[in-house]
Amino acid sequence: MKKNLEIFSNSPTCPIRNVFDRFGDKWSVLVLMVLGTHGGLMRFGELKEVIDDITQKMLTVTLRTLEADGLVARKYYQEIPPRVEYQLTDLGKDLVPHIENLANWASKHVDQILRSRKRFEKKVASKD
Amino acid sequence: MKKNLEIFSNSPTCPIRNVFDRFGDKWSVLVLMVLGTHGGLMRFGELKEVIDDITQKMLTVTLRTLEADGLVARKYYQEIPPRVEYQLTDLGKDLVPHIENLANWASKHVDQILRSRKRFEKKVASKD
DNA sequence: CCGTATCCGAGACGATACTG
DNA sequence: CAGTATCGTCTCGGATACGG
Repeated sequence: MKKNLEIFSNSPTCPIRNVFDRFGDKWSVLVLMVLGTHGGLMRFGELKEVIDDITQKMLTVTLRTLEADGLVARKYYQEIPPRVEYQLTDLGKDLVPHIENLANWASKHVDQILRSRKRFEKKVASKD
Repeated sequence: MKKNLEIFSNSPTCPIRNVFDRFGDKWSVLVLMVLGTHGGLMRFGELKEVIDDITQKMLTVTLRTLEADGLVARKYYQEIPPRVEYQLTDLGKDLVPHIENLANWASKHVDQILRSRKRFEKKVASKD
C-alpha cells in the first residue's frame, strides 16, 4: 500500500475501520445527533420518544456501544422508578459537529442521490 | 418528533438514513477516499491492489453502489482484455472532503476510543 | 482483466415477553 | 422506567468456481 494511503491500512488500529464501522450501524449517528441537538441531559425514555421508531433493545445496545467508545456518558440514579440520564462526553461533543457537516451535505444532496439511484435501476432493468 | 429534529424523521427521503446507511457498509468510504486521494482515473485492478484485503466481489458490489448513487463514474472499454476505469463524479468530489474531515477526526481520536473500549470491557467483566 | 453465480456463516435487527 | 432474555429473520460479506 502506498505511503499516502497508509490510513487505509488493514491494521487493528486503522482509524477508518474502527470509527466508521461504528457509524455503520443503524442508530449510532442518529442518537449522537439527537443528543447533540438537544444539548444537555436526556433520559432513556426521552430519547426513545424522539427517535420513535427505535426499539427499546436497540436503543439500549446503541447507547452501550457509544458509552464504551467514550462518546456518551451514562448516569444511573438508584431510585424507584429508576432514572437514567445520558449526555455527550467532551469527546462526543467534539465529534458531533463533524457528523453534522456530513448530515448537512446529505440533506443538501439526498434528492440528487435518490434520483441517481432511480435512473440506475432503470438502466440496469433495461439490460435484462 | 420536535421541529428541529425533523432531519431524523423516518421518511423514505430522510437524508441521514439514506446517506449514512450507505457509508455504513464495509468498503464504500474506503473506496471513495482512495479515489479522492489518487485524484484521477483508476482501473479496477489498481483499486484492488491498493485496498488489498477487499475481495473482487465486494469491490464490484461497492463500485456499483457508488455508481448508482452518482458518486463514481464507470467507463468501460470494449477491448480484449477488458479495461474499466473509475473516477469520482462532481458529486463525489464534493463529498470526499467531508468524509476526510471525519476520517481525520477518527485518526486523531482512535487511540482514545480504543482505550475507552478496553476500559469498558474491564468494567463490564468486573460486574459478572 | 473484470467481472457473475452460488453457497454459507455470522451477526444485526426486530418482536415479544419478562423483571427489579 | 429502564432495562434483559430469547428467538426468528434477514442482509452483509467471504470463499470459491466459472465466464466473456
